[in-house]
Amino acid sequence: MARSSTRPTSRDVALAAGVSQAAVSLVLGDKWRGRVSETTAERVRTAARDLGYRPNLAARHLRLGRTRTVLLVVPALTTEFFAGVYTGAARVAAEHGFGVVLYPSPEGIGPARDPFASAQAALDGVIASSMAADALTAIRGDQLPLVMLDSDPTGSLGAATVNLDIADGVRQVAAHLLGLGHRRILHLAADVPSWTFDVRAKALAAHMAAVPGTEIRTARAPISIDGALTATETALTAPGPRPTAVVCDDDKLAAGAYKALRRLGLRIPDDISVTGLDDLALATALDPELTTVRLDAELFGERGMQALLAVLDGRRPDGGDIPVELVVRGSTAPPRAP
Amino acid sequence: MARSSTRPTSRDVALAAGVSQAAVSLVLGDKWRGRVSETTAERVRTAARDLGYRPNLAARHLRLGRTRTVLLVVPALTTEFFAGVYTGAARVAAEHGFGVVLYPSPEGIGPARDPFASAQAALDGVIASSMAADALTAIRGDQLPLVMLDSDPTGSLGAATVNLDIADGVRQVAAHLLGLGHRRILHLAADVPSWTFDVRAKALAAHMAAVPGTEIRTARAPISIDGALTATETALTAPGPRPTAVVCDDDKLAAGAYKALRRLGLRIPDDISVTGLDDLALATALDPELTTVRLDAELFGERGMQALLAVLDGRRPDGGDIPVELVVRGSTAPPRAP
DNA sequence: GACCCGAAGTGTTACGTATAACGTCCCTCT
DNA sequence: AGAGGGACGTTATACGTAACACTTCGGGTC
Repeated sequence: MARSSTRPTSRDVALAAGVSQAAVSLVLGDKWRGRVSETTAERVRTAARDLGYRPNLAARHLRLGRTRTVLLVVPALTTEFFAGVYTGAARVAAEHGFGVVLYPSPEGIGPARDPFASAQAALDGVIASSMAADALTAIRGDQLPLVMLDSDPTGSLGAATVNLDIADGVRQVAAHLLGLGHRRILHLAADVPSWTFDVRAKALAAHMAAVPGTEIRTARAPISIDGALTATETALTAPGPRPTAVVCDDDKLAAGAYKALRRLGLRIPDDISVTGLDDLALATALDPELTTVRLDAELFGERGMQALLAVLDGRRPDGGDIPVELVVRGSTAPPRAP
Repeated sequence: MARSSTRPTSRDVALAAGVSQAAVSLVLGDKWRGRVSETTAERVRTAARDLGYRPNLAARHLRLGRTRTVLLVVPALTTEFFAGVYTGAARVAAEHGFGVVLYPSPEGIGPARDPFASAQAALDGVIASSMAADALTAIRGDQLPLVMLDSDPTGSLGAATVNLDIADGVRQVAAHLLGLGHRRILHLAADVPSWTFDVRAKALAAHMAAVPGTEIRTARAPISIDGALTATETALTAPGPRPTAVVCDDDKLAAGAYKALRRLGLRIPDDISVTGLDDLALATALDPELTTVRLDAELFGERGMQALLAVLDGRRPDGGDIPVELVVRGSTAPPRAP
């Protein structure tokens, strides 16, 4: 009988089953066809079960050099978007026998340049979502296979990228508003240096410019309800003709815009239209419900993991942005006649 | 020169510095005072830096049997509450040289009974937040040190528990509403079997019962905006005198209640008061802003990690629930005269 | 001069696993 | 009858690290 004070090892199982440790490894590693008899294999399996044997992962990792674990780095967990990304990634990973460790990139915790000091797991690869470029260099320094989500495909240090077609989403928003008759737009932009927000600004400018007589005013705010509130209030109390619609970089900013508009006595959508981007639960909690762009976070995570698995396999990941969809709700309407 | 195709090991560093591997281990493990001269130590350090040496964690874990990594199991990442718990836990962990791996307990991914198959890291301990009891048995089977957050202190299989004083929060809500004059309450309860929600119901019942002439009606809803919407709508269109306030088990349910009340043509707080619990960003995005109970998620995570560190140290974790605070906003007011 | 002691290291081992290389039998083919 | 080859295993080894036990050497003590 093995000591109960410590976890049983494959050798304990071997002892119990009356075979060698190697046989245990073969049977439990499912590599025994033609090497061990069915009856012996069964004896090993029952012994393992009886002892409650669970392989020591550290030993396995040391031996194999691979961990079948990947790291998902996300900027924050303050919206359910990244929860969806994780869910999708973890599902695909599980289908391939991989595990996913989640690493919310800290703002105050430890050195952000070294995710691995904090998530001490040994890793086979990394998926980084919406990360700034300087964080990447540390990751690249480790030569780990890397997939970037929501990042500049041309500036990702050669790493594979997977993106949502956010530019198209913004185009759909612009087309929707232009179609309703809006010409003066306030762009409530996230005050965060990131490719994903640059894309929004560029796409909005490009599609508005196609129609003569349009005008974009830009307000910048940190991604928080209060930040968006003050930025919107300032922008709308500035002199000049008032915009008839507010295009927000994401739903959270839109929630702040709602508050600012209420405070200014403007009614949505009668006096002014508002759009968001993400389609969080928040979007339907607002009154009126928010017209926004739905992002399929789970699919995003799945595609990201598939890309990483491809890289680990030495294959080229398939390209192609993930389509997004405009969801029209109650926060947009034609502008009032001036 | 070591091969550049593979990561340098401590032996490579030893070779480069002209010392033994044991000396490298001593120096880099900071256990060399009185065993290695300062000049030699410095030579080892520069060699390690030049080669870009990073210790192999799998080997270290195998040797030491500990990983300085703990697992934080949370039910979901769909609210920022658990992001705060993680942040607090990770901060305390980092101060003690520990890392935290986050494991969102899946609903569809892999076997929920075996978190470790998915988060394949080897672990020193586990913090489980708001988990159902059956998930615990699997964890306990591994004999890992365990701390439970937000769980029944008397039924946690002997594990240490850390709790927010939610009962007191509910008491504050009840006192607030009773003080305003409310007597008929609708309790919008989460339709999830969990200690944390049982506590709410019991505390509410207990404190309402202290005042004669009070009445609690209960509606159960899954924790989603839509679920809360339909549950609230049904409850309020039932026969009998209408409640004058809705006490919600959390802010998300409150958001659903808002929608139901709007749909029924009831105005908040003039026709009916609403309270939440959590104080998410959502609470201030609602119109009117939600009266709710503020939970200090980060402190919760900190205390949880401190408790786990205590257990790992063989000490007894300090007890004491974390106080919570009622935040009165615009969603509560005295009931209208009948 | 014999003795001890601390400084400064080195040699060796073990952690638990996966697998390459190596033995037996025993059955079958020629 | 001898060779060949599957079926069924076992033995031995390496992964990279930390730590125990040991060696060497110069100087101080009585």
